[in-house]
Amino acid sequence: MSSELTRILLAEDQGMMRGALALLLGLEEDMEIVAQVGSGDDILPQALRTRPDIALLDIELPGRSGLDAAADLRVRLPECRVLILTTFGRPGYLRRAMEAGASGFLVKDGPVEDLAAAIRRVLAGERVIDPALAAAALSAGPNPLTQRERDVLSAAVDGATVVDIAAKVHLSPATVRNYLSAAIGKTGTRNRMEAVRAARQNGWL
Amino acid sequence: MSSELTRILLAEDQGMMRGALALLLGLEEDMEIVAQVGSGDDILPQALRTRPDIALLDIELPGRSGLDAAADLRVRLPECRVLILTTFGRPGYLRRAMEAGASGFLVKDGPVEDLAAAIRRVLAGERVIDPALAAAALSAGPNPLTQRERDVLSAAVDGATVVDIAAKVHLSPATVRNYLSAAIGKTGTRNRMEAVRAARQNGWL
DNA sequence: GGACGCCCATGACATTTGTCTTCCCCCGCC
DNA sequence: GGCGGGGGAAGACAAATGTCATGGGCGTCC
Repeated sequence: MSSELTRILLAEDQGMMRGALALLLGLEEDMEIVAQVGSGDDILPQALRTRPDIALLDIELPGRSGLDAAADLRVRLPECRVLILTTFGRPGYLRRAMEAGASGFLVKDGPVEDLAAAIRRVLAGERVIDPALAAAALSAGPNPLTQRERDVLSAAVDGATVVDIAAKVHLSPATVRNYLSAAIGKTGTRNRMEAVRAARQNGWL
Repeated sequence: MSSELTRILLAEDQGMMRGALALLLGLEEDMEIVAQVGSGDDILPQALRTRPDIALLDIELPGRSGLDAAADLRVRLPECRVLILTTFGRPGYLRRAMEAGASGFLVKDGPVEDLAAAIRRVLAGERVIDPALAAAALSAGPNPLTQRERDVLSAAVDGATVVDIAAKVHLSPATVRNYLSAAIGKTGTRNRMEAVRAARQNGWL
């Protein structure tokens, strides 16, 4: 009877990965994929429609990010557990995931068997987090960048010049340079490219 | 009897993806995974040991790239077909894959069903290439960057300064700036960050 | 042999970037 | 009212970056 199957929502942008995971989990006796989405914007609507027990969310999605969607679910569908499934084990991601109320955080590097196991553990009320990653997240400390610094740094990816950034963020070029300088200082780097890289690495963007 | 099963080598660095695809293909009646590797350096040795009919290769792998490995296989195991399976449908990648003797080029965006279908078509002697991608590769033209320009640009990723690059490539700082300038000119961009991005985008690195 | 293209290197120059100091305005707080 | 603090802006300055012209060496192709 269907009430015994755990209902799963799967959000993942890469079609092949999504399909493969869906097929895989479909093979498990006690699981059922009730929704597959490839965009972050579809997560909440589909979740509200299909009422899954657990949502498997990638972080980097077109549209709304998986972390934002996790926060949405926390509010609008609190009985639905969230398991973040991501390529990048970035400390800041893990931190934000926990703050958004996720019950687990899994990187795609591990073996597939981990996935079903993690789902079962989350359903049982456990929190699933890679210990090494948790340590890294704690030792890295919280995000040192202010909102504006993040804005400016985000706008600085892929080579925008100071005036470009200024236009994008509606600030004076002089101010932009000040924020960039601050971000460079806080990340302990030597220029904006390194700063962007460091911030990305830590999941601070 | 085992001689009727197509023998497959699977090279993919992301553990979960690799495992999922392996399980999936294992479900097909006529296919058999004879080797799974997560590093580009393992491809050739494993292929020589297990003699697959077809190798499924990701491009961006630790160690030797999938494209390099494809070239290796062409020489050392010519009866083994190569199907490139990649996240990024970059024109330059496709071009290089064809030059390396690949029989097919598949992006991971599509549905999983495409994979088994592509394998069968390749085995049947067809070439499998996404038509839109082929058009893009042709319209983009060949890689305009010289070897040195590529070297310098590659060394310039993630914010290395001119002296850093010079040290890495064993060139004079002044020369490095010349090459960077040339690369910026050829890519039609305004600075090295944009040049790196553009070159990456096109698969010219 | 000459033309061409790539490689490597310099020097000069204009522009952009990164740093620091100072200033104004607004808000919250004692 | 006085006092700080943060956001935004500006100016001045040094350092890094991007451009250009020039020159030499080397290999290939006509």
